[in-house]
Amino acid sequence: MIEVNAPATMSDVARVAGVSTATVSRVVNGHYGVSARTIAQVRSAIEQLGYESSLVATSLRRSRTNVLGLVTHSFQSYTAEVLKGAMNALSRSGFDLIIYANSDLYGSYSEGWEKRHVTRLSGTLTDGCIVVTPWGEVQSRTPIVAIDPVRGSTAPSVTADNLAGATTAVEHLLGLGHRRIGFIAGRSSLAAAWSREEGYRAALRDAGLPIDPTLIGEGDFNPESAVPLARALLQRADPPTAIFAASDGMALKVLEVAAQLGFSVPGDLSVVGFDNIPESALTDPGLTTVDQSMYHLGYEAARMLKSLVTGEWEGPRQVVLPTGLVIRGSSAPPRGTARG
Amino acid sequence: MIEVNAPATMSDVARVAGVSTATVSRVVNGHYGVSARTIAQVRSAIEQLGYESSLVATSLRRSRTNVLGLVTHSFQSYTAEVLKGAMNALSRSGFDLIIYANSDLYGSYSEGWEKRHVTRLSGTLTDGCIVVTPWGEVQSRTPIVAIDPVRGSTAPSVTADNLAGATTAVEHLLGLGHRRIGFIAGRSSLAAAWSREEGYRAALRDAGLPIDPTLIGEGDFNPESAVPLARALLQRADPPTAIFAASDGMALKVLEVAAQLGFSVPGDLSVVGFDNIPESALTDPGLTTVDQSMYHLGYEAARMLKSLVTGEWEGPRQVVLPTGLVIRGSSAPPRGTARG
DNA sequence: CCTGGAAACGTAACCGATAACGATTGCAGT
DNA sequence: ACTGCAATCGTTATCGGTTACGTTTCCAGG
Repeated sequence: MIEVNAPATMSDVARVAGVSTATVSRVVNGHYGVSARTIAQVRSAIEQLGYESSLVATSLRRSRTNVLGLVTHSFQSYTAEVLKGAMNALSRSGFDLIIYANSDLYGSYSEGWEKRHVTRLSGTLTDGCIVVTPWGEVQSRTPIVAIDPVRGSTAPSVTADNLAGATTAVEHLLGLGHRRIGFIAGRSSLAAAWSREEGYRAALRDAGLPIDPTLIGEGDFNPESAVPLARALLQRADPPTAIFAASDGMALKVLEVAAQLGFSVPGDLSVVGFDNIPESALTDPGLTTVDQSMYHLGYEAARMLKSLVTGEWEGPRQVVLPTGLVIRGSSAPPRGTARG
Repeated sequence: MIEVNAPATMSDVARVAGVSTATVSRVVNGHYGVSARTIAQVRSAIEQLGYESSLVATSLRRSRTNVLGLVTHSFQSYTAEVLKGAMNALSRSGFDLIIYANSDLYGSYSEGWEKRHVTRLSGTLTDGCIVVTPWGEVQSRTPIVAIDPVRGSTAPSVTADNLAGATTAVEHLLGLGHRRIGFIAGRSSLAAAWSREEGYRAALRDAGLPIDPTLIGEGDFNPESAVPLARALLQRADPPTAIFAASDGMALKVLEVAAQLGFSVPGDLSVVGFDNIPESALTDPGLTTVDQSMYHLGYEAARMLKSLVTGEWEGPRQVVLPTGLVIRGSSAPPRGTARG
């Protein structure tokens, strides 16, 4: 009587086929040294029992598992884009992808969460990991590629050209005639946030304008963090005529706050974001923003990690992808500006 | 000399602490029978080596792993919502979540992909799995919860009240005065798609209207599949005055096609979708749609799976969540209708 | 018929952790 | 000092595979 309740193991197959587990393994993995007749028997037994090799057992024994890991601390809409890109980069490459998320620290901050997750996986399950927007430096025996790494990291990473993107965005506002431009920053430990703030400062500096620290709010990429900051900026006696937010999520919150406070966009206030998430194209007015394709970041990260694992990576270990300015309705010349 | 390149194993810790691996295991898992002094030694060794237990080895040996799996064949924007819901349901529950995606069959159809994935995981790695929009019936030794299951399945599942939602949507259009209402269906093997079509038919039937099969297009939930169908419906000599699409993704494509063909919405054509994805709130005009919170589907599925695993599930094994009609700008009375 | 060697297959160690079980230690009671 | 029982800790089998290595089979060549 065949046990239907428990999943078939390799020794089940071996027993049914009348061979040893070693032979079954050889058949499954296509190794040399098995007669055609035996192969047929084993395949038949596999078919009959519906056998599938256990990912865990295989991973434990093998050095290479052909599984890549992706670790993220939360699922935002951009996370789905990263996943799509990574999946497509891995399509038909022989590598599978595992996304691991520890629910015990979901959403909340926890020192070194990436390291803990990566270590748990990399010992055996995965050949390497992609870490999305880490909070700290991560090390591992197996290769790691960071998307939006921490500042100063020399580890392999993929990131957008945040400096150039932010500079272009602020230059766009300056070109429209804005002179008082607020900035809402991202998590300062991330290189991306730092570069975007640098771009903001650089554009003002190059235009010969002073940098007013009171116009800079310390956000953390969490959309909600922008709400009090935007409110503070707009309720000043001398509110800025434009606000540049370090992420679209925060910029969308700026739009909400502006509407609540009776500011019309772009009449009273221009708003520019960074990321170009899908929602930004669909607001009214549309959000002017810097396009960084999370899809491509995920794609490149996966491509790079795969090559690092197989040891055939040739390119630079720190990839910077170009950005583009997407001009929509949320940015316009400040009120009272004479057209040239 | 300490080996820094390889990850520390339990026997490394045991060696440094001068105890056996069994004792280390007892310390790690908080079992009874270890002296305070030994615990301190072991903890110190763990700290020193940066040891993290291997998920794989633990999974292989233990019967319970406290890891739940989620299997999906592609990552759409709604997938991120499901993941968010599942993560929050598992928050601080002691269960972790692993999403497994096989790159070899990503995006493309493959008979029994869910079964293959689930079997690979459920033997050892996971205590149970959530399967998102399966293409076929899935069985496993460990519990499985399907989100939007196949038709006729009696396995545990979570789904929205698709029948009532679709009926309400079409009644809304009928109430506005529409009489020729096109429908773009979803993948017919899914219970969700079938129920939505049933709702469409039921609403027409109850209104005493005939059902015109030529007004029904066979889509498959893939947004692109709606493009030729919408084009066909709108290029007829007698196009419908309204189109109800079985998903927002397809409905948004209908909006695009309508714009291309010079139809104004809602002037020439009303469009209603199903799902209420974020993008639907932000189009111009906004998409009238049936709200089914993928977040809640993910949340309930995870909650149910967790309880099934721990054996404390009390409720029904087939959960149906209510839907709500969200009326936005894309639906209005047909042109030439006299207001009451 | 005998030998050699390659092909085919089995045996067993092993990956890292867990847990049943056995062995040792320490201390109270006599 | 000796016994007895906990408390503590080590030994070992085991999870499901993989693979180095050893053994058997089989056929060609002498």
